[in-house]
Amino acid sequence: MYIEIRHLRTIRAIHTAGGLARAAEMMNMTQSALSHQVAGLEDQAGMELFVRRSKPMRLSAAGFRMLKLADRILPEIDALEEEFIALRSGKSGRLHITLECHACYDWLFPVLEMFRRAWPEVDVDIRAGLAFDAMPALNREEIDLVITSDPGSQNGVTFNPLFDYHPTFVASSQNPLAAKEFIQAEDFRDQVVITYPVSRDRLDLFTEVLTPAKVEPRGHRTAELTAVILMLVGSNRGVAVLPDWVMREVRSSSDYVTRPLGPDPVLKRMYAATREEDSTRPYMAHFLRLARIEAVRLQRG
Amino acid sequence: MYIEIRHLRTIRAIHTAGGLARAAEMMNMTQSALSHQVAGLEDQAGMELFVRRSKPMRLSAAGFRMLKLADRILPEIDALEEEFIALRSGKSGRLHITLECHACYDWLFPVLEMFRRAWPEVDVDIRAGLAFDAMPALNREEIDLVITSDPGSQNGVTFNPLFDYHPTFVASSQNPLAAKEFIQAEDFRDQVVITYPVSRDRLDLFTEVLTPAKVEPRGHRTAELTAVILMLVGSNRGVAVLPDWVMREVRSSSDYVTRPLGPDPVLKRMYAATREEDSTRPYMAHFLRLARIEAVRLQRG
DNA sequence: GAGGATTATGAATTTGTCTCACATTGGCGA
DNA sequence: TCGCCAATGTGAGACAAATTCATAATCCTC
Repeated sequence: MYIEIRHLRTIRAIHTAGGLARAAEMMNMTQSALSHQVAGLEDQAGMELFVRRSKPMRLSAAGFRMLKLADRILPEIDALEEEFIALRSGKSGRLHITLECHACYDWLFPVLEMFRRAWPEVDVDIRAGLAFDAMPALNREEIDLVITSDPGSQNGVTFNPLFDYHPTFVASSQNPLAAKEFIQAEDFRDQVVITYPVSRDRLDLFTEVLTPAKVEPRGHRTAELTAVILMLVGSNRGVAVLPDWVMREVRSSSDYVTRPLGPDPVLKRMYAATREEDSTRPYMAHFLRLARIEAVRLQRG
Repeated sequence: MYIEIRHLRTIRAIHTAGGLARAAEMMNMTQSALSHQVAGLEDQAGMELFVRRSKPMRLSAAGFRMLKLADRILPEIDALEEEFIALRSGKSGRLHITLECHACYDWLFPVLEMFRRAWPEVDVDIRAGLAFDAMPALNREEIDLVITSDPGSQNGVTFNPLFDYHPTFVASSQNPLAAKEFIQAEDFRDQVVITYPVSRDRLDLFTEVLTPAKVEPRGHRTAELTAVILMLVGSNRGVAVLPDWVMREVRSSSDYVTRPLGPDPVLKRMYAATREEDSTRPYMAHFLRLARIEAVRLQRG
């Protein structure tokens, strides 16, 4: 038996119009077409959906049951169709984000908060856990935006610059290295470094400093949260390298010292990677604008 | 744009099968047919529902939204189809009842309770408020069973006898009429009668006694519930005529007297009216059997 | 019981969906 | 990077289904 949406619409129309002829007019069809359709439907259902003893035909018990289904389902169908229209006109859409930059959560949340207010119909989400293979996932449309500092030249992907930052050394003011003007790879040999729990090729400390110089630190421990890393650094359990803007609160504290990675400080750039065809969408453009504004605000402290 | 059930099934199949070719096999169609179908659907939706950048094609954001709809709707459709199968096989159905006999509620409830246990899939209901025009409503399949004592010879309607009863006079033992052997129309001239709040032509007291004899009682008040009528009678605020079996508890009380309407007591018969085609349905037959059994039990007291 | 309104029916037509055959594309290993 | 395999797309024709037109049958009302 094959119930179709068309059938549900027919059932509902005949009920509300109070008769087949009126319903036919309402649906822009001939009365004959509806008659055939009802006949076919009853044939499939194997029972009468309408009572014909009285003249404008009325729903039978079974027909009523089907009407109830129609009343539940048709609004949902219509809602989806409207959603698609909104999608086409660019009001609606999806923005699932993955971060390759662990420190960026703090910065992202206020951006998302502003964004949600402006684009309530866009389905916003942060997808954790697949940061390792973010670019293929972006291509496969599993996610829609990747925050990354590595602008590999994927085709079909646009890398929108967000802000520049210096990976910056931070240590307790008790640490001997506090005496130095800038910090170099060799300086880490006697230090315990504290990083986010991700692979070394996604940590500025390693990619920019230690790995090129082939230096291995004395120890290495990890922490999930920026606040925890800073706490450990503050109690001199280790040193860390973080984006400069993360240290905005710490810089004014006498417990910490921050130093450039020298002698020539590296400047890195953070990007939002999107699919090319998405970068023109209004809500996507708006998100990028918001992101840059918030970045500037954070840089200033 | 015309979403169809078929489309929802397709979306779901492609998602679970993880590809168009596999889905086609699952749905017993050629891969080509599905390709055409998806193309048509995307054409109507005005956007891509699948991502083709990677090879086994995957749902896009919009496609995912549609999948969610499918997961909500398809089970409901399937449930209805199973319901129809149950309906055809006679396990399921509708039993909406109207009572023309106000006193019968007390008797009906235990019957319905037993019935519901035996036929859980039958949609049982008591429809009050349209008792006035019950027979046309029965014909129009708005209701399925009418409890009535008036077997008009409607064509297409079966009147199944349930039980016989005597409309019986009941009064306070303080009432002067308590001295009489039986009660006649003239006896009501000095009495206040208490009845259910329905028109006179549906009250045994009037149809069988007062109206034929053209006697008007001294007063007439009404009460909804049998228990209230008996209470009023007990405190000698009036007299009533009720089916004998209603008085089973009252008869043994010294506060009340019950008397036949004489000299030749009327015997009336209660019927369950059903549509002819329904009377063969197994659940309907079972209901009637239960009803008769319960009636006998009540008669015995 | 005549007339208008409502539904049903049959044949022809239109529309839509499927299959078949083959082209195209992307993924992957040599 | 070439070439193969697997997956998807395309076009034409076959087939099925839905619709329309014309008209018949039915019910309802006055």
